[in-house]
Amino acid sequence: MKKQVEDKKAALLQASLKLFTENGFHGTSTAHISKEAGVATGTLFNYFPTKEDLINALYFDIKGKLSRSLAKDIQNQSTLHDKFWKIWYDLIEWGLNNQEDFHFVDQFCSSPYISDYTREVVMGEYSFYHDLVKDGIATGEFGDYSEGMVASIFYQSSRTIVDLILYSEPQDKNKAIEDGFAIIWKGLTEK
Amino acid sequence: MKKQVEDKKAALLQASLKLFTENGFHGTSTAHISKEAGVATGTLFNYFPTKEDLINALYFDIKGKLSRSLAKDIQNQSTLHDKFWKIWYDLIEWGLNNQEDFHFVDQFCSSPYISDYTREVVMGEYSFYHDLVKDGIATGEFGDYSEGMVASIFYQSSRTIVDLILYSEPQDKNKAIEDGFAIIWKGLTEK
DNA sequence: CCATTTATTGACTGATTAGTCATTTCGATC
DNA sequence: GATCGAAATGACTAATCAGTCAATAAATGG
Repeated sequence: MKKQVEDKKAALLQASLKLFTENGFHGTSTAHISKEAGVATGTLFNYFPTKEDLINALYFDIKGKLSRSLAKDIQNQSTLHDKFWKIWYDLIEWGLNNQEDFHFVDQFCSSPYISDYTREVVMGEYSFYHDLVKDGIATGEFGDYSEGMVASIFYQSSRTIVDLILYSEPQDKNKAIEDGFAIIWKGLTEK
Repeated sequence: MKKQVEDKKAALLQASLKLFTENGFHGTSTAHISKEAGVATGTLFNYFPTKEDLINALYFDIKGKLSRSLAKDIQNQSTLHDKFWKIWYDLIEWGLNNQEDFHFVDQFCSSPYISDYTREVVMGEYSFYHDLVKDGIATGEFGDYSEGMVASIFYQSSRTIVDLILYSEPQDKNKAIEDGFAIIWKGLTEK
């Protein structure tokens, strides 16, 4: 009866994702999650002993999926420019195609209910990104900006573009992605 | 007895700000707010008929204070570069010196409990900023980037720098502010 | 100092909360 | 089809929730 187990666990995660992003952590009751997932209130606690375990599992799953999707095929890109362009494009496409995941990360990335342990494990999955940033600084391509500066500006700007496309100008999607990258890449690399 | 009134109202707003940013909207009970403010539970509802009125008042006050602080003396700056530099610097200094306000805006800028009316009124206070962006585009200084693109990238990047200084490298504060501006300004203006 | 208004109080309410647990249902194996 | 362990259930609990309101206190004006 493995199949059933996965079904209900996945349904609970999906319901939580929807309700947490809509109403926040405290704004979502476990009863509501159970109902949305189509299971009894007690069943939720068979899979996730506490409400916090649920939000940690979501954070772990979503950030993990994203990191694997970003890391894939990166080594096939020859130049640093192409690698960062691929990450930029994939980040934004992921945000646009997985809006619930995107908004969940936005809302809960600094939530006190995500444990330090979850955060550390997830952080480790992004070392490939930080290594790329370090490379760019070591080769002089990124001037003398600090690693944190480059990593944060690049990542946060990609999220800005997703919001921009979602809420302001969905018609110019590709131009917005390209313009955004042009701005940030120019800023980071031009002397 | 006007004095007393202002005292308690201000105390309630201050307590709400602290608790909302720490524990979220639903994570903060009205009883907890009253206690923190040093008033009875009933008193809270004399000033703010509902919990949502409280968060709307906070949003209105904080964003209003910020807009007035940013708009001040902008016309004394002669070039577009200097105007944007002043806004950049003031935004970041405001974030660093008013961390609770900063995190409140971060957390609740897209909260469903902030009414459309509050949002509209507040938005109107930032027209000076959007006019500056329009100027830069009209004069060709910002290339052919869209207004939304320039306004969002600039504003969000300033917030990124605040986070960076607060959580990564507080020692290099001024370099971080200057480097961040250099990156964004180069990206926006260089052809 | 009285009268009237206005601000403050906290016990109270009905609804809702996260989490429990005794019971029932299910699915596999013989 | 009998047996057994795991999975699912929902009524239940003690705590907490936003908001009310009748009673009290304080301030104001005459």
